[in-house]
Amino acid sequence: MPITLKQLADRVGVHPSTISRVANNDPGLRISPATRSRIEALLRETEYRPNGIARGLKLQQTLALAVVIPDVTNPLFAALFRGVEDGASPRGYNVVLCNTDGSPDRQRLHLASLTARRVDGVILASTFLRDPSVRWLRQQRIPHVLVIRFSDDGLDPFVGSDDVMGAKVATQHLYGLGHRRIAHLAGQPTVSTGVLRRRGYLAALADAGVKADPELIVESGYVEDGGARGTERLLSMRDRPTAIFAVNDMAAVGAYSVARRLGLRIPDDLAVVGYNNIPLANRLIPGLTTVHVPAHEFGIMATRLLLDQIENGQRPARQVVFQPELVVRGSTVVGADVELAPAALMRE
Amino acid sequence: MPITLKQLADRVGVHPSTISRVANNDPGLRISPATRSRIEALLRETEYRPNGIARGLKLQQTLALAVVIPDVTNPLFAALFRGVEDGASPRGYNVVLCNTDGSPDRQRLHLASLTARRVDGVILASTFLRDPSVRWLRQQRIPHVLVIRFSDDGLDPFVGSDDVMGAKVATQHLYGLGHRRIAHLAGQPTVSTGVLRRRGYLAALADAGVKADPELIVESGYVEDGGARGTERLLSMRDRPTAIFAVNDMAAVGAYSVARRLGLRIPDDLAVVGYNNIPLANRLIPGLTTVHVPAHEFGIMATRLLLDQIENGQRPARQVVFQPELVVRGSTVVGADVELAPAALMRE
DNA sequence: GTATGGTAAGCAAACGTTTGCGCAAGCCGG
DNA sequence: CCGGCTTGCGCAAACGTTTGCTTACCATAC
Repeated sequence: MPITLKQLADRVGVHPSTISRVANNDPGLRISPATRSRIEALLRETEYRPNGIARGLKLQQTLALAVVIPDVTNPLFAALFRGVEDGASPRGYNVVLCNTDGSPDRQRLHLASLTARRVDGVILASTFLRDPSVRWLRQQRIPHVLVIRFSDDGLDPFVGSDDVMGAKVATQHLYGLGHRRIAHLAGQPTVSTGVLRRRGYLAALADAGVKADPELIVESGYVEDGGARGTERLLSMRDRPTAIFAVNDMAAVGAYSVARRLGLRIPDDLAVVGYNNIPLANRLIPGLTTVHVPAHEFGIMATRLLLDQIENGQRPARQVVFQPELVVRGSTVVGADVELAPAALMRE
Repeated sequence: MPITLKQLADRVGVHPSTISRVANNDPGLRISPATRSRIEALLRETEYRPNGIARGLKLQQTLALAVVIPDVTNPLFAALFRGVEDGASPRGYNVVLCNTDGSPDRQRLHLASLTARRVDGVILASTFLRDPSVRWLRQQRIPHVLVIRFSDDGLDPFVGSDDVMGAKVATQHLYGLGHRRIAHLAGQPTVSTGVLRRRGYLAALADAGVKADPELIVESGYVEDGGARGTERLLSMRDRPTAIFAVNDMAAVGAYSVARRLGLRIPDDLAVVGYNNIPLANRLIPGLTTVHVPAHEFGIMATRLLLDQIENGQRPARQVVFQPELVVRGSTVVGADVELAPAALMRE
C-alpha cells in the first residue's frame, strides 16, 4: 500500500499537518528552511502522492469527470472522448467513460452511479428530448454539458453544431445537382439530431419549392442495419428516389451496401449524403459526401465549459454552436474523389 | 448536494449507524420490523446512495477500474474498452479510460494519477517490453492485467492471442498462394506484438524453406502513415515483393493507398494481409485478409481476471491465450469477397 | 523583569461512511 | 427475586487528508 502522511511524519519527526502544508505549497506557511528541505527530500524520495479518496472527502472534489455516450465503438464518440480527455488531462482530471447503447435505463443507472461516486461533472452525448435524466442533473445542480444532442432547448450548457443548417446544406447540395426525388433516412423523433436534421431537410425542400413526399422519409436510426433496411424500402418503391440524405454516416453505409447488392451505381444511379464525416467516410468507394462534425473540438470545448462551471462556480448556460461544413466526395459528384483518381485508372 | 446519513438519522430519529446497517443489509443486524420499515421507507423516498468517496475511504476500495490504451480512436481498443465495461458494469464498477498515444511518459503519468485515485485495478494494453511502469505496478502490488501486449513474459496476468501463430498462419497463407517474395511491415522491436509477429513471419518462411530477405522487413509501426511509407519503400525496390504481411490492419490500409496510387491491383499485383480484423477491414475494397483478434472478448476476460484478483484476493498470474483465426478476403484471393460479388458486376 | 511580537510547528475538527463493541431494557428460568 | 440471555439500538473509532487556531519558544523592546 502507498505511504501515508502519518508514516512520513513519523519518519521525519514532524507533525503530519506540516508535511501536508509543504506538499501543498501552502503560501501562508512559515517554516525554517532546514525543516522544509528535510521534508521536501523525504517527499521526493518516497514519491508521496496524497490519497485521492481522503483528499476528495475533505475537499469535496474528486478531480474526475464522466463522459456518457451511446457507444465508444462509434468513431464519432471515440473522437469526442479524445477531445474531452485532451482537455481534462492537462488540468489534472481523469475521465470515466460510460456507454449507454442508447438505452435511457442504462443512462439513468450510469448517472446514479456517477453521482454516488461524486464525479465533479458530466458530459452527456446520449440525451433524448425532454430527457428526465438531464432534468434530474439540473435539479441536483450537478455540473454538466450536453454535446451533439440536447434535451430541452437552451436550458443546459451545450456544444454542438447547427443541425438544421447542416441538413439544409446537404439537401440543397443534392437539389443543386439536379435531384428532385430526395429521400431522407431519418433519426428518431425522440432525439434532437433526428428532428433537427429532418427539419433542415424539409426546409431545404420547401425553399426549393419541392413538395415533400412523406413516403420518402423513413426512420432508419443511427446504425448501419437501420440504414440498410430503410434503403431497401426506399429503393423498392415504384417511383424511387435518386438521392438519399442520411441522418448519419453509418446509416449511409447501410445505403451503400444495399445499393451495391441491387447493382445500383453511386452516384450515377443513387447519390448519397451522410452526416458526421467519420474516418470511414473517405475510405468508402466512392467517398461519402457528408457534413463535417468536429467531434474532437466538441470534446475540448465541452470540457472547457464544464471546468469553467466547476472551478469558477459560474453557471453559464452557454451554448456553443459550430457552423457545419459540407464535404463533397464521390457519392454525389463523379470524380470528386481526387485522391482516388489513380484508382479509377487502375480499373481499366 | 445529495443527502447524508446524518440528515437521514435526524429525520427518522435513529442513529446513523443503524441506517447504514439497514441500507447495507447487514445480516447480523437485530432490529424491530417497525423501525426497519420506517428506515426503508425513508431510504426509498430519498433515493439515498452512500457517498462513494467516504465509502471508499473506509472500505479501501473505490469500485473503479482503469483502462490504459494507446488510443481509443483505434477501433481495436474501442472494442476492448467495451468488453471491459460490459464485464465491469454489471458488477458495480466504473471504468476510467486513459489514452497514452504510445508515449511511455504519458503512460507513467496516467498510472501515477490512477494510483493516487486508488482505482481498484488497471487493465493495460499500452505496454512495452520490459516496461518500467509494469514492473512498478507489480512492485506496488496493484492488481493489473495486461492485454494484447505484454512486458515481461509470464510475470503478469495476461489476455491476448498467440501472435507468433497468427503471423505464421498469415504468412503461410501467402506462401500457399504461391508468393515467394513476401514482405513484412513490422512493428517496433520494443513492443511484444512487434517482435512476436515478426518471429511468426520468419518461422513460416523458415518452415517453407524460404530464405528471409532482411530488405523485405521494414518497420512501419501501427499507423496508416507508417504503413504507407513502408510500402513505398518496399515497392520501389528493383525486385519488389508480391505480397505484404502487415503487423496490423492500419498499416495494411497504408499499403492499400500506396498500391492504389501506384496503379497496382490488389490482390493481382500485390497481396496484402493485415492483423486484428477491425471493422474497417471488410469495408475496404477489396476486403482485407486479416488475422481476427476478438478484442471485445479480451476485454471481458481481462476484467474477469482482474476482478478475481481484486475480490478473491488471489494473485493468479494466469495467462489466457486465444488461438488466432485467419479471415480470408479479397486482398489475397480473388473473389473471396462473396458479399461484394454484385459490386464487381456493377463495375462493368 | 515583563510586555510585545514574531517564528515554527502542533492540535484537533471535519469530510461521510462502516463496524466492533457496549449498554439498557425486557424476558425467562430457577 | 435475581442472574443471565435476548433484543434493539447507540457510541465511538477509524479511513487519510486539510486547515483554522493555538501554543511554545525565543528575541527584542520597554
